[in-house]
Amino acid sequence: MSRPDTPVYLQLRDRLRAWIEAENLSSQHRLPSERELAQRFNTTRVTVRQALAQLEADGRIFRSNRRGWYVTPERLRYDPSRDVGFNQYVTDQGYTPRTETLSKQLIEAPAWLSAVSGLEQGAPVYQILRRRYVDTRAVLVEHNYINPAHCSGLLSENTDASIWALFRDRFGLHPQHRQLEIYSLALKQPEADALGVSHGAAGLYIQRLSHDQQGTFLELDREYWLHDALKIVVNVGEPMAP
Amino acid sequence: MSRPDTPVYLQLRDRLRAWIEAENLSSQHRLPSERELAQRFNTTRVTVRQALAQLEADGRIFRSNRRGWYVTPERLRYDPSRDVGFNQYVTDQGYTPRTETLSKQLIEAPAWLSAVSGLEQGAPVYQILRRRYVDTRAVLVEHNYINPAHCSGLLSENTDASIWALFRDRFGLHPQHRQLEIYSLALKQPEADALGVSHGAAGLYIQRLSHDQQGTFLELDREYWLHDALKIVVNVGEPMAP
DNA sequence: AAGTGGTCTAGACCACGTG
DNA sequence: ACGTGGTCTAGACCACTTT
Repeated sequence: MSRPDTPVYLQLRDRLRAWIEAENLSSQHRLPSERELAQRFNTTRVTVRQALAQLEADGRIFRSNRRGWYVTPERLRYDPSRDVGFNQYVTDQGYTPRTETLSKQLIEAPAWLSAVSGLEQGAPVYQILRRRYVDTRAVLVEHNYINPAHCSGLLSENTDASIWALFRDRFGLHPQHRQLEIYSLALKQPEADALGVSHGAAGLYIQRLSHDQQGTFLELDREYWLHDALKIVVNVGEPMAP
Repeated sequence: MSRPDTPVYLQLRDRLRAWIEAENLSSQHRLPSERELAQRFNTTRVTVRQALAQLEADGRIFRSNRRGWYVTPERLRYDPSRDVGFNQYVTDQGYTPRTETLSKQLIEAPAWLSAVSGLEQGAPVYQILRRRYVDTRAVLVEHNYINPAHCSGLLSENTDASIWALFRDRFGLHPQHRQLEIYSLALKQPEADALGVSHGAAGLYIQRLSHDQQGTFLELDREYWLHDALKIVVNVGEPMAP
């Protein structure tokens, strides 16, 4: 089927992929150790790790630091343009969400935030840092920067649930305009550590900038996701006629 | 500054990154060869390649098959929700676009297309396969599936420019609803080969499903991008008040 | 023909997670 | 204490690109 000169690591990748698809079912299943795979396929760990890196890049397996390689769960479908919270997405798709608020404080708007938000530099801004889980796997860290003008006292609320729900129900705020930025990157020190992956692991960055109907800055949200944890689904334009 | 036990490949990554940022500006600049870097930093090619892979994952350098490593150009900003063609995006941002139509034909809708589009299985569909460049670098391959009901004769037109412009100007078609799907993946055989990268290179997948105001399927677009070539920017909701 | 990245071997020691 | 992945060495040959 495949040419005889196919590199060993690609053959191994394909055999592992087939094995995962055939044998296996449940996510979070652990693969044999690298040494065992090397022995079983009569090659070295370097080559085994090339094959594993391919499957990792494709989002089929992920590594848990010095514990082993595991089969990746299904991607979470996620629409960053909608006013629906993370917890509800996860629950609707049959998983168990969890959110940890890592820190929340009032800061002075740094220059970069001023540039994108229109706030004056040094103006007070709520900063909230959260880590979110699907089942037991940490899949994203999130930095929220919020204009306190319209939601004074927000930091006293419970921020482990949806901030948008707080906006809506507690403060009567309704973002009218949003700009999304999405691109892939390598996760750096703080985010990688918070997600329990190594520096340079593949990630997906989502930034959401929200204003109200008067054009006043409401919130900037910067999310760092594991690259294999989500599939973005966005609906734009008029809804279809019934 | 950094702890003395920082791995060699991370030190090397940081030194290379600093060197790229300081010394160098122009994209497409070639790095020293792996062997030369190994010698200069008194280490081995394996370690050098770990450092290079980190910079590649971060989108700062890319490899050209057996020619060397090069500094990545700036990301193209791209809004897949707007009726603006690729060529115009590229031109507006100061680059030179190029599009090659690799194939175009009339096919029968396969089962998977029927499932997402609502077309009957086996119904006639135009299929267009294109490769697109920013300057001299191939950055994406694109599969278009188009409902011929409203644009008969499309395959006789020049498809190296914008298909949406053809929809609008030649056929009077205006997509009213679109669903976008975006996620990262590893590029597989046909797409990787078409882009001149190796199997398993990191990519970004964008799918765009368009209907007209009656809910009739117009077009399905599946784009496979090099992961470092673009930054998605989407505006949703009401535009800001002036 | 020379140089490059692509692939691969056969080891080694270390840091960390788990029993 | 043991097994795991994380890091690293010092080579080798090959396929391909460029000169």
